[in-house]
Amino acid sequence: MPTPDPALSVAEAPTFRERVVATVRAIPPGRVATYGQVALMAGAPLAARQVGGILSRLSELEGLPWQRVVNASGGISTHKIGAGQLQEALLRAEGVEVGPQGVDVGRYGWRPAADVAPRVSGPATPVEP
DNA sequence: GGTTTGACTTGAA
DNA sequence: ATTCAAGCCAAAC
Repeated sequence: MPTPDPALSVAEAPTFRERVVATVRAIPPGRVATYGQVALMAGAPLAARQVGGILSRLSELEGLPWQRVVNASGGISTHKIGAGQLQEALLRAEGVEVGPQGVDVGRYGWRPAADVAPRVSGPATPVEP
């Protein structure tokens, strides 16, 4: 079966760490996911912390859209380690508005289901300004 | 091996 | 609204 992504798929990844990476890679540009959401998709619903821990130590962040991961409130958790400015810049470069409180999760939050099966009637993903 | 840690989350004071 | 505490889980020491 066709694996659209060149990278390892979430299901294929044997370790939690790799599943996290695969999940983050699956976040579409211009959208953000929370640590808890990533943890859930990676198979460990309550390991939100570990997600951040893993990303912080990954050296191969190049090519990984780690910037699309924010905390449950939409805040930029990387300010804690000094990468906040960088993350905000990267997000803005994708068209995500970053305010003083972070990003609007309701607006930019990733909805995997919406990507796969957009509803027939009703507003499409209101991501554009 | 066990212990410590953390880019979190949630609920209560 | 803001601050405090406890819980949780995989990786690093």
